[in-house]
Amino acid sequence: MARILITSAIPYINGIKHLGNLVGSQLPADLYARYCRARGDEVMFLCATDEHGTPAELAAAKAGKPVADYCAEMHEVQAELARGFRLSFDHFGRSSSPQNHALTQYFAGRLADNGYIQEVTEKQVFSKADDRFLPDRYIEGTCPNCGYDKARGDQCENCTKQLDPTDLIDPRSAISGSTDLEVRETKHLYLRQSLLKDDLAAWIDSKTDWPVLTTSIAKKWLNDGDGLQDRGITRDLHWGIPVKKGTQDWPGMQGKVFYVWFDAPIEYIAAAAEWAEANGKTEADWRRWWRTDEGAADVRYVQFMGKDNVPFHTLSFPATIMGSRDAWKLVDYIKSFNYLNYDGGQFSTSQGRGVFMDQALAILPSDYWRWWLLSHAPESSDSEFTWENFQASVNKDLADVLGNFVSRVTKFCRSKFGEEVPAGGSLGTREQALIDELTTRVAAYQDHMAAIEVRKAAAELRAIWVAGNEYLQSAAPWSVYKTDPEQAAAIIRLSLNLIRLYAVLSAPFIPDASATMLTAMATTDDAWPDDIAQALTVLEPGHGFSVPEILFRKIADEEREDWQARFAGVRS
RNA sequence: GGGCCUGUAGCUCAAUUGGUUAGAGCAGAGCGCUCAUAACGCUUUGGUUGGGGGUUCGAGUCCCUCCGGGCCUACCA
Repeated sequence: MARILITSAIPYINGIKHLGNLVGSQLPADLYARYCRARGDEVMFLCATDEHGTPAELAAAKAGKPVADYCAEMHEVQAELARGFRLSFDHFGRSSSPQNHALTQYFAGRLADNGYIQEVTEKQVFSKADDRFLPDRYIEGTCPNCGYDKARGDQCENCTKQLDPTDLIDPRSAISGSTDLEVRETKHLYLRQSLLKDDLAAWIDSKTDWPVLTTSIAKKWLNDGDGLQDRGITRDLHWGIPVKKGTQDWPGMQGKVFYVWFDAPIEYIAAAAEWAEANGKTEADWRRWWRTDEGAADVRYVQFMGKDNVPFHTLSFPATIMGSRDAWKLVDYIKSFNYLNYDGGQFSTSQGRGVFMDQALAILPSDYWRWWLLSHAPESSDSEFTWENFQASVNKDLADVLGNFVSRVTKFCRSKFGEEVPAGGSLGTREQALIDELTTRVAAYQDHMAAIEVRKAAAELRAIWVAGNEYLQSAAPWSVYKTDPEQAAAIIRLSLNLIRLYAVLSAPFIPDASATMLTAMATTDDAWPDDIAQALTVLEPGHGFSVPEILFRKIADEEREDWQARFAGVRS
């Protein structure tokens, strides 16, 4: 039995995520986790909320709440939405947890002991009115290059020129608008990841099976310009993990916290510790997932993320682990995704453009979204959500191909044989051909799932559903019944078993519908079909079943138009 | 500016890494079926693989160039 550690990029705390965020990390991670579990692997699937940083403080201030309270509330909101989408985390943690505090401080101490931390005194812009140092992009002013008056301190969005905050004419705080700014000296810790450049390069070069998207981004950062740059891992903020060297105070760093991108990946580890605490497990129970010297040597670790997260997962976090010189588990495979766009443009959190997780669930059950999003996952390039495409896919794939198959089989049986699996008849060459085709297709499906080729897996699963309709059409039990009821019984017995098979195979994509199908078939046998012929005999003659409610309803044109209009504009 | 990705049927995507006649789904057309959510099945129309040039016995795939789309460029996360 393989042991698979799976993490999804942890969503930021400052609001509800949109479908683009969902399909880029959490949803495919869940698909893979469910598949691995179904195949009998031992799975640890972890996620969390990413709670530190300036945007969290500002969002809390805007909501008029203490930042700790705000994060606690938003964590619960996101956890509830995750449950709504049936994301099967073993634990959904918080980067602000005590476990992450301790681990982050521990890593910093180890890195310092091993010579990978450098103290750097630098100058940063301080806003007296806001009582905080301002990140570059939180400073606005007039661009010295093109005169655009809303240029940010890191880059002018109008002329795309890269800027330094001190370049701006008439700089002001983007938070308060205050012009009472001054440059102050402040000391920060830098992670000397440049010292690990060769180790990182060799490690990445060894990952020949990774998606191009992942390795090309990593190599770009490794080799661009002067090569991998050292990175500041502390900030002058109130909300965050206090800078400490292990459990010791760090002289000169009082009042500072670690940079969110330093502590966020460490939360992957801390989430396992949180899982242990929440489930009455021991320290050793979680460390056997993360320490190769404490039982994790046989663990395969797979990460899921959008492409914007790749540099941190291929360079900074591995540098943190390598620099600790501890036996922490490095990632084995990084599955990265492009962006999902919305109807001709981008999803926009600030403009409320597109569909957000809470709105999606208010419109339709999660399976509808899971199916569309996963079968259109932006693997090879950015992809686009349109309501027309969503409507067509849901109606055709889910309602017509799968849902109607369940409906026609169960209703035909009920009317001719009653609500139990009929006896009699025997399997012939047509049935054997179906079994052969399914055997081939299920093998292909498994290959795609193992390779985390999400769209290909979805296409193969759909073809497996179609095979049932093809079989039924050619076997035509409604005709056979007139002359040979026993043979019609054999056809329907096989078809009822197909429903159970489909429930098992489809569960990673559409868990609720799969559960409904199993319930209708009155079985709890959801064993993965290693032998298709055998799997199609599980429901034996005399076994009772029920006709389920419509599995998937169709989306009407009027609804689609209504939603189209509702989500084009500003989120109310 | 630099780098990376991308462009294949009306739409969404494949094509075993250079190898027969470029394939699926949806949409369109025709036929069949009547168990079923007006569902299902079969057949079928549709391509100068963005344009041009080159390498090769052979190019969707490799090289050059032009055009279009996207992403990243290190203090948002």
